Amino acid sequence: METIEQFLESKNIRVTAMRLLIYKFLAENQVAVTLSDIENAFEKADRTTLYRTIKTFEENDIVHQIDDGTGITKYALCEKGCNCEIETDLHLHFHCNNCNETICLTEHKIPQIKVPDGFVSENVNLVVKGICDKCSGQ
Amino acid sequence: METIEQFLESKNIRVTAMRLLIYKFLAENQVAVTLSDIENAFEKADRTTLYRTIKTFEENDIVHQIDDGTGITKYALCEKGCNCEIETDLHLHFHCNNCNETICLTEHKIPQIKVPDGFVSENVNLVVKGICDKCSGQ
DNA sequence: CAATAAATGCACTTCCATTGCATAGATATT
DNA sequence: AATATCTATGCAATGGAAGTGCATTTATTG
Repeated sequence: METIEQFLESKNIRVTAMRLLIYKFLAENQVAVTLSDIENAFEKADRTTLYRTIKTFEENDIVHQIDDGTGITKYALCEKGCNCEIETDLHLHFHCNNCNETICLTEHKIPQIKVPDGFVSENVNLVVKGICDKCSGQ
Repeated sequence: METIEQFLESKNIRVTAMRLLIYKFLAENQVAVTLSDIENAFEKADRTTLYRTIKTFEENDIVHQIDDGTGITKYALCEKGCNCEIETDLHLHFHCNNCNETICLTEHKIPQIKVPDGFVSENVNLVVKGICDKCSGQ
């Protein structure tokens, strides 16, 4: 079992205390978080550092962006089954209109999207909005 | 054949010169436009007016928002087959990574998206990115 | 024509994303 | 181990887009 340090290094990301903390924060959160969420969790750290850390994670394919239509970019750790680096990857995300959380449904299979002749599909972003399992169960 | 004036009135939108111009601009553009696009087209008009006009159009269901993942809200006239007011409506939009245009593929049918147990789907936003027919034909 | 209501324009605010530059910290080189 | 070099971090500032309050103009109604 590899440590977080080893994992980051395997992705060509230098290990720093800050990066370890942010990685752990992302790992603890099943939901996609905004930069502000991270900012609130690490009040001592500068916003720019958090921003650039996320960018670094993104460039090295351990984090992906989620655009759930709220207008605020969210981020989540890539999990197995989430092959962001593959262009044809289909991101399925669910945004709960009740609790406002956005979660990745990576394990959920989606039918192939066909586009009209002449169009070349490189990337598909699918956001379903509604009520999540936690909120609907109440 | 009803005029634009009659159409707007049928949607409970008061007819003004500005609104007619903006409506015509949207009708001329097959692609989804940003507020800045409209702003550039009507430099004499105030941005707030354009903003509120679009909001009015939106509230009266003749324009719908498109979130194509560029982070900037885009707008397009609803066409027949685009039933925005129906919650289960599926918006399919195509964003060209080459010419940066976003178009509505309203006539294009999409398979039903199923969500896991416990989740309630109210709205689906699907954005396909790639190369559009115009750009791929070159 | 006067009274009322809606639309427009101006100024301002807020929020998020992003960048430049200086400094602190880590890594490599001698 | 000391120094040079490169990266990460922090601070300050900018820019873009969305949104709001208020005054003024324009349209509608009695």
